Amino acid sequence: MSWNDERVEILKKMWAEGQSASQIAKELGGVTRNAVIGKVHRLGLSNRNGGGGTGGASAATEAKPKPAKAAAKPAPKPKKAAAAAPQPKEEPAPKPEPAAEAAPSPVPGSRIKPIIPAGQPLPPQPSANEIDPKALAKVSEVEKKAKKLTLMELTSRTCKWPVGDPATDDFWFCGLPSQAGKPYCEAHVGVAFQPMSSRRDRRR
DNA sequence: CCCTGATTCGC
DNA sequence: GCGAATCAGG
Repeated sequence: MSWNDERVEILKKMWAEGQSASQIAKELGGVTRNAVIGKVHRLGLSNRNGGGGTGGASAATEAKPKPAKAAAKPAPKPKKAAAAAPQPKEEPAPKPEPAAEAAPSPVPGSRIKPIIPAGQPLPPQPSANEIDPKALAKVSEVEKKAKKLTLMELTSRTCKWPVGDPATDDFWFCGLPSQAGKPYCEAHVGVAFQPMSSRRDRRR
């Protein structure tokens, strides 16, 4: 399989839409995700703009100054200067109310065409700290749509958060998908990882 | 362990 | 130019 003009176009389109390399490879067929990524790089599109951060993975390391070997290059890149939404640090202002919707990211010169795969919209700015109230609420919410798996139904990527009383008949595991190699889903990770709270300074 | 993209390097 | 192998983060 070679890179036809058509295939390249599909690649561009899907990449711009935020599809993952593996998905693109699957769609195209005959190529692996490595091939797709390689082609993407060769084409010069490395980063995707558009704001639709489809969870998953974002660029690992941002600031990556290339070891510019070209000394003389007066020609500036005619790249579009897309001004991303400013992301100031969260202010200390108490705001228990979650943001309603993600702000659209208009791309200048390009029609906005965010293909959002069905699913839950990921909060663009997941608040880092602040656990107890929020996390617990999240957990409660999550538990409502938990799959209620039994112990045997747990797999490698199901949330293994126990819910209920083991002594009761009303006991089950969350079972929601947990992709990131964590034993729990996102919500439960939040509560499972209570940094340090009530812990008496025993020693010292 | 699953996923993601990034980079390298022989072809 | 191509992409598998490898690297690196989540």
